[in-house]
Amino acid sequence: MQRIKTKHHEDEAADIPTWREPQRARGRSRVNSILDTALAIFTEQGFGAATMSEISDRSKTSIGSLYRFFPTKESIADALVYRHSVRVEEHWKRIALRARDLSATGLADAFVDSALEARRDPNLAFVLADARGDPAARQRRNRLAVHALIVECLTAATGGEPRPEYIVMAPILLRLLEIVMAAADEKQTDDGQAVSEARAVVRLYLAHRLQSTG
Amino acid sequence: MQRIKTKHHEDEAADIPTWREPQRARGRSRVNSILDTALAIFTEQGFGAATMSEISDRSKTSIGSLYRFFPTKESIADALVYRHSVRVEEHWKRIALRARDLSATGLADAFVDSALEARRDPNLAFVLADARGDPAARQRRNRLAVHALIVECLTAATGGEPRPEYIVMAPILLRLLEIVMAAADEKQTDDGQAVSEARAVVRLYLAHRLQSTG
Amino acid sequence: MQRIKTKHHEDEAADIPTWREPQRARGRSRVNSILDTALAIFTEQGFGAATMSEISDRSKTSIGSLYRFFPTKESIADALVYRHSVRVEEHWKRIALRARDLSATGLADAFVDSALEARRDPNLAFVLADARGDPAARQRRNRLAVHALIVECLTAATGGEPRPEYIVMAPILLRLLEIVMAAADEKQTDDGQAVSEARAVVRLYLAHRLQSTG
Amino acid sequence: MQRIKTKHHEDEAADIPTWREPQRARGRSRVNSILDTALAIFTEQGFGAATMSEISDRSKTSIGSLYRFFPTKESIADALVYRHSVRVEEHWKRIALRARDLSATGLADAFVDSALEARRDPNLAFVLADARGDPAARQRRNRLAVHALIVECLTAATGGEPRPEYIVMAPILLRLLEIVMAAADEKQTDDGQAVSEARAVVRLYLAHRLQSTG
DNA sequence: GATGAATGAGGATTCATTCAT
DNA sequence: TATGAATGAATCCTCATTCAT
Repeated sequence: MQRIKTKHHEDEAADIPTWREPQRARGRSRVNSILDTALAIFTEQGFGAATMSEISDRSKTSIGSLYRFFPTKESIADALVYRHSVRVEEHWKRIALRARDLSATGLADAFVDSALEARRDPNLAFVLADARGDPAARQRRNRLAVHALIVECLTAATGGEPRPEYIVMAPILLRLLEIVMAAADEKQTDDGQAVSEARAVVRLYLAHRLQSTG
Repeated sequence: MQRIKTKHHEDEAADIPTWREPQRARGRSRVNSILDTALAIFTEQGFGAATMSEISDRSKTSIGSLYRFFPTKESIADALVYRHSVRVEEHWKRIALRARDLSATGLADAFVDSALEARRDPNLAFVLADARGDPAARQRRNRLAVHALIVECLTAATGGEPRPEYIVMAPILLRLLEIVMAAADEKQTDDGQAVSEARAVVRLYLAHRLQSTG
Repeated sequence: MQRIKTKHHEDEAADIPTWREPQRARGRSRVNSILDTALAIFTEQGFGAATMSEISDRSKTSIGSLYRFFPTKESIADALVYRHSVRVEEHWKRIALRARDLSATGLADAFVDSALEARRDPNLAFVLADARGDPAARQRRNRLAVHALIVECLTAATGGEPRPEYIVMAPILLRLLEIVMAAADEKQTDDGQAVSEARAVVRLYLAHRLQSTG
Repeated sequence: MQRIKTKHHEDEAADIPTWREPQRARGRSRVNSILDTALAIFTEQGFGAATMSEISDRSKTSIGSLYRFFPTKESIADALVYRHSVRVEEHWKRIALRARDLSATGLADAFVDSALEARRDPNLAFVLADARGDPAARQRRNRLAVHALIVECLTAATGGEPRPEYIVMAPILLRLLEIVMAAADEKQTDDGQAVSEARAVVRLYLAHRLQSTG
């Protein structure tokens, strides 16, 4: 009867049910397949229109078991956000490792390339539009975590000196990379021109900002 | 008995019911207040979670009348997209008029300022995430219309000579301006630094691109 | 504000609203066209599924005017039953006139032929299945009236002597004629054999009964 | 997940959902009690006026369970028609077994007696007047099946020789037996005279037809 | 008198969640 | 622990009827 990952907001009752981490490997993979299915269905139909029974059907989990892992539909959204945030954080940590002493253009390319590589996950904020309540807040917090990691990358690339303007740059950079991903989605239409243009913007921005502050 | 604004897709039956334009002035203002209410509720709760009865309650329209104007929840999304696209188009036409012979920086500022000014409407694409079916397609089409208008602005600003790269620039610029609007939403947190940084990116991009091609 | 055709049951409040007889010729024909339309729609969709607005649309009567003539949907059923009963009664009166001194077979044929001739009206009892409350009762009363007229026919045909068994024969004969009409509906399938067989039954019955009692 | 009794018309998509057969005994009896309740309500109020919630209330089935078994109101009509057709067919098969070498009058009485005995089920065609779509078609098909069984009875009674006229007689006989049942409903009024008269017609018809062809 | 917009009670249906097996 | 039948609140939507114009 262990509940983990309970939320800790200042503004929320602490006992809102969240998902339950399975003990055994089989459970772990079951949970992941549920999350994959749920993400697919949320993406297709939106959070509000998705039904627990379709998630249970398509993930081949009986509705009873589904509810054992995820006591509410919102809890699936929560778990999805959490899983995503973990992946994203790992992703940025990996970049941070490689960022040391990269040139501005090199760093821009590192950012863009890994954005392109990571693109397969749909935009969760978008997909979970109406998972009422917290996912939104949670997403915001995740964003902050990512900002910190971007600051870390910038710091690493410029020789370890953290500069205050990096804090302003981080959200902008993150959004620029979202443009890159959106551009990649249109690749089929314009044969990659959009992506190169987006990449050019990132390069331009970093070149300009890192030089002018260096 | 009059149905207007029926969709015209190549790939869809032409008679999907959309919303009905009211005959009288009273109806017109009623429709607008419904749309405002619906937009608020969609924004708060997401399209899927919003209910027709809450829309009817909060807009003080009887549920029957609501359904007279908007026979389905989707039709409200459609109307919202349409209304938004009209406003956006007017907005860009106004900019295009002022764009003649503006410097790169001047044009950037014109873009940014009117983006900030227009910001009050939430991002419809986001809000209507799961209004199934066409709103998505429709949004895409609207985007194309806006791209054309941006190309027009760029053309006007650079002395009337249309250049092929403007077509690649338009979607990027539009997204950069979305960053500006998102930054403005965070004004309370960072006292406007995000907005200036975003503005700087737009200036940088236009300065770079218009120079290097001129 | 004159209301006519108000019901007079022992078991019902006397002021249930029924239909209103129009004063002018134009109104009269309007009412008839409404009734024709309503009958068609009731036949197609059943009383319960029929809607006042479809009746108003297809009869080209504004919904307001429709309600001026028929204050409830039930009142249309009532009027239909009434109109039908008048027609049926006239029909049987005509037969009664011709019945004098007809042979048993001749009378049978007269019955059958006029049943076939009158067949165009759908079976109201069937069509109005769920016009709650009175139409059913009313239909039963109409049936009794028709029974009386059949008795009259039988009496006339056998020289004016009323016989008690005619009262038993009447409902049977009426139902036999309904078989004739049903058989006629299947004409397309069996090329009229069903009708001749049904006619044979009527002849057989009358021949048997009128002989054996004469 | 198992769907049975799916319709098989030539002119219809084959996967229109009909009712679902329950797995367990408890469900089976539940379904039957739903059908009994529904039949009562349809009879009282007509198909169109009947409501799912009244069916659920009076059969003490929660509305959700009702919908698990019968996903639409029409599906209840379908199931009712099906159950009725099964019963009717069994009924006629039983008669066919007893029909061997019965006299014309004996056969007539066998027909009449079992019609009287089976009378409890209301006339479904009438009750389901406006269950749109197939129940009508289905009823017609059931009728044909019964015709075949009547032909079998006639054949058995006349020594096993099938005669072409039996095919014409069958629908007439079926309708005559419906008269018998209708007459039985009026027993309270006329103390059974109507039934005897109806029986007499059946006897007369069979005596006449079987003799004249034998 | 005619019109059709407005009303809201009421109906069919869905689906998150529970719980007996 | 796993299953899926059962539950009923809540949703979308319709339509008979009224009433302002």
